[in-house]
Amino acid sequence: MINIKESEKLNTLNHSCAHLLAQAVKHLYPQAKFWVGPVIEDGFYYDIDLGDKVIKDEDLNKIEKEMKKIAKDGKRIVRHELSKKEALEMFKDDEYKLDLISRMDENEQVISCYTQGDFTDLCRGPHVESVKLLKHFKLLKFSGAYWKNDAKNKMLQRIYGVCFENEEDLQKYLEELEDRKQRDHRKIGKDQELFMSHELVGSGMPLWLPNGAFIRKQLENYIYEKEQKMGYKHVYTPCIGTTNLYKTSGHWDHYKENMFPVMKVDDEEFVLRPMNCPHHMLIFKNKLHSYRELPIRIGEFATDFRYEASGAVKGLERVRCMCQNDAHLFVTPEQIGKEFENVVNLILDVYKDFGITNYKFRLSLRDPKDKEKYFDDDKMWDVAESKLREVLNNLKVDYFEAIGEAAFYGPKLDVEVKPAIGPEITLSTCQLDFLLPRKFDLSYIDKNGEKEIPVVLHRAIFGTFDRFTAFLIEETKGIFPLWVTPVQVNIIPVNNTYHLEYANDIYNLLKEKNIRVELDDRNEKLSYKIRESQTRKIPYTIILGDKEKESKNISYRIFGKTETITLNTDEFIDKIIKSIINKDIEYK
RNA sequence: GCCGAAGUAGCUCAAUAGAUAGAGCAACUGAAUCGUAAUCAGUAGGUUGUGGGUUUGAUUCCUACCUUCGGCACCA
Repeated sequence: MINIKESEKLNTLNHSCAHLLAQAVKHLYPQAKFWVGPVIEDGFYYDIDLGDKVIKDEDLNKIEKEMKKIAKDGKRIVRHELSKKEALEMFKDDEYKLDLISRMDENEQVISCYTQGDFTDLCRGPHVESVKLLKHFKLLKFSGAYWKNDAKNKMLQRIYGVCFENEEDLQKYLEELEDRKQRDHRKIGKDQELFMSHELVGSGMPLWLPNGAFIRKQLENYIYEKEQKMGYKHVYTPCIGTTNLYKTSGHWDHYKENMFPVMKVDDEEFVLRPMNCPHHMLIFKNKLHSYRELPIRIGEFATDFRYEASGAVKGLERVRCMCQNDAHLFVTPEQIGKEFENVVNLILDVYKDFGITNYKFRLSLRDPKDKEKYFDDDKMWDVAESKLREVLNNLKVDYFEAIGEAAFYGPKLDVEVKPAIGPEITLSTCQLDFLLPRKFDLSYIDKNGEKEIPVVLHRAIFGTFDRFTAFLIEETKGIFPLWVTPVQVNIIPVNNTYHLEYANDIYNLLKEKNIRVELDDRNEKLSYKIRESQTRKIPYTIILGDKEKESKNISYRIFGKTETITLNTDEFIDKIIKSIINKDIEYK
């Protein structure tokens, strides 16, 4: 664990390294103008306007070399302070710095700069005393990045790097990067034949291979059973709807750009559905409901289509055809708290079953200033947001608040996780919605015989099966829990002539107990088959030879371990079945 | 969508300063029957992502598109 003091030290180092990067860039490309160079979770970056120059792979090496050279010269890093007026004068030819200075707080009359040799940059600091202390750094990647994070602005060039106190830490970090590549779900998905894609099918349209499909089916069965126990009613609805359906819901205005284009048939217009809320609203509306029936929980494993930007598509994580673990809960205003709590508890429960511990709860709120995106009803938002906050506080779960992350119709709780490569993604979500019930004119009859508008909770525990599978692959490194994995036991007879019959007996015995077992009866060496059994990450490999045949036992080894355990067959079966029922995370 | 990179056998990769491509693994055939991570030999496998152009000749150069990768933006 890194303590706060050490992490501050590391931040200072990285921030100073960002300045070193800028100085080196300025040496090599004098036309360079600099925007900002902040420290991020992994290292730092700097956003730079290089005019017509475009950074290439080989430039990164050149810049890094120049950085080393400057660092070796060992200039001191000196802080000095200017008045706002002086600063405006000093940077009068630099529109980026002028922009920064002009946006500074009115009260902030003193502006600090840091100078190292021939390079001065506007900065609050702190910095290390000398560039000499910057030794163990590496530039990692570069890309375009919109000025002020706004796609309407011009694109600057961003260079990423990391800096550490010693070489060992740097090497450790680089190894970790390599490690992350190894557990990337796209790599494991290929290696273990979980899913594939084909350009003829289209970008973001994965094909689930038998192994991947098996895992997904396990997830479906698992959550279906849980939802049924909690009183959910599951439905099937079409993957296509009229555009009027989405105009009614309001999704059309917000998301038509990200839907597959309209299909015209006779006089009607259809789209592939991007979400299932409207269908479920209409199912609720199918008959008159009493307050006694509420909450009504409509669930569906629903395939949706979204035309995700080409640059956003990624493995199973961000796709254009996905299957949501969706449900809409129709509740009275008094039931919001309890139902929301049930959903949070279900999420916690599921994550525990899968051994997922690295996640963060995010309370996603509206940006009150953004009247365009968010439905304009301050009172509704205040009620909704404080309701969610209240439940989270009562449950005593850790969460953070994020302004501007809400859906257009309401605030939500999102569960954020970090994939092997790339930025954080949302796995589970639970959204509070006062709006759609109004748009669809939903109602129930309350105690007094009056019509009331229900409140809707949208929720997806796995999010989409696609994305959850992607995350599960990366969390487990492809070593799936016993109850999930497609093949649980692999039987290898030492010798096909003498041991195959006994191996077959054991195979049939396990098969009868619904254990997912394979028998490897190829004419190959034992060590060859064991190797393959290990690379396929099969949890248990049973080896049967003379010893086992005579004693009527089995010998097995557990994935990832080398020792051999000999056991009575019934004991082995009991053990495995128990482990499956318990949903053990590790193989024992 | 934007900035940048890449696409060669099922997989991982090599090669060519422009003269139609090789290896390992996998597959197939045969031999070996071998007790805990790769037995040996042989066979087959490619319109070098797709279309267009330059050229006597293009996998290599140009161009458009498709797909993938690293970021940015987006994410109901």
